[in-house]
Amino acid sequence: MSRTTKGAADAERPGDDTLSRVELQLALLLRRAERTGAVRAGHTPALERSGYLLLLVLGTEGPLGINALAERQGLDASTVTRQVVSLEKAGFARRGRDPQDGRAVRVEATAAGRRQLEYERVRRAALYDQVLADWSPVERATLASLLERLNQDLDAFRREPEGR
Amino acid sequence: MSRTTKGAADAERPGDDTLSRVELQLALLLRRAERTGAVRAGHTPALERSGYLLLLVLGTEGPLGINALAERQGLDASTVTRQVVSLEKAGFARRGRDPQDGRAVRVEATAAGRRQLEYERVRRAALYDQVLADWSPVERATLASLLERLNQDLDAFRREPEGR
DNA sequence: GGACTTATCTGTATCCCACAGATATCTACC
DNA sequence: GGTAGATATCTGTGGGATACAGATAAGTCC
Repeated sequence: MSRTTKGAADAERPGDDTLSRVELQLALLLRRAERTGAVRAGHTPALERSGYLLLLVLGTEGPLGINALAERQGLDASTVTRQVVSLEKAGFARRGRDPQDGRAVRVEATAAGRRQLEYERVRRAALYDQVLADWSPVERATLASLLERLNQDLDAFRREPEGR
Repeated sequence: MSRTTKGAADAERPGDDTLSRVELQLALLLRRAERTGAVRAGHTPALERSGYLLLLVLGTEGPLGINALAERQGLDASTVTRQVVSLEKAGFARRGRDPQDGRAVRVEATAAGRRQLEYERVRRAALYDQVLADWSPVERATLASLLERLNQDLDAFRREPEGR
C-alpha cells in the first residue's frame, strides 16, 4: 500500500525504520512535553497550553469571534467557548457582543492577558533554553524549522487526508 | 541568567528568536499530533496513545510490574494501573501475581496485544508516511534524530531541572 | 413573518494524568 | 513469632483538553 511500509506485517522491530522512529518519538514527545512545561513542582501555571495559544492568536490578530478562533486553531467551537470562559474568569480576556451581529461575540485580550502572555512566552523560552542546553544554535534552528514544517504538514493532512 | 533569553522582559515578538519558535511549534505540535493519529474519521483506534506506549514497553522488555512500567514511562503508578486494567479489558494484556512477591503484579502482553501493537505501529508509520510525503529520506532521518534527542533532553530535564 | 442559516453555548463523553489515601504483603528485628 | 516500617498496587477524586450533538438566540431572505 504505502511504499515505505513495504509488507505491512513486516518483520521490523519498533524503531527500525525512519518512519517508526518519527512516529514513536512523536508519541513520546506528546507525553513528555505536555508535563514539562506545565505543572512543574507545584507551580500551577496561570496559563495552560490552550489558553496560551488562544491568547497568542488574540494578541496577533486582535479581537475575534469564537468561530474564527476555532477555525484558526483547528478546534471545535464548543472547545473554544470554554477556553474563552476560562480566560475570562482569569481576567485575561474580555468577551463582548459584536455590535454588528448580535449572535456573535468579540473576544479580546485584556492588558493583564497580554502581560501574562508575554510572561509565559519568556518563561517557556527559558525552559527550553535549559532543555536544549547542549544544542548548538544551528541545531536549535534546524529543530525549529523542522517542527514548523511538520506542523504545516500535519495541518495540511488534517484538512485533506491525502490517501482518499 | 540564561544567556539566550537576554533581558527576559525583552521586546521580542512571538516567533522572533529560535527558542520562541521551538517553544511555539512544540505547543502547536502537541495539539496537532494528538488529534492526527487518533480518532480520524470515526476510526476509533483499538489502541490509544497510552496503551500503545505501554504495550511497546511490554513488548520490548517482557513482563513487568506496575512500578517498573510507571518508572520507565515517567508516569504515576496509579495511572499505569488504570492503563493496564484498560488493556486487560481489551484483551491486550494479562495481569498475574508475581510468585515471588505477593504484592507485585506481572503484566504481560497477550498474543492479541502483540498483534495489535504491530498493527498500530504499521498504521501510524503509514500515517506519517503520508504526512511527510514531501520530505526526503534525509530530512525524515534528521527529524527522527532531533526528536530522539529532544525526548532524551526532556527526560533528563524532568529528572533534574538544571536550574536549581 | 415564517423558514432557513449562523454563532454560540450547554450537556455529555472520552482520554490522559496526578496526588492522596486505602489495602495487602513483605522484611527486619527483637 | 509478632510488630513496625517499607513497598506494590489499587481506588477516590479532580483537572485539563477536546469532540459531537442538541438547544438557543439572532440574523437573512423571500
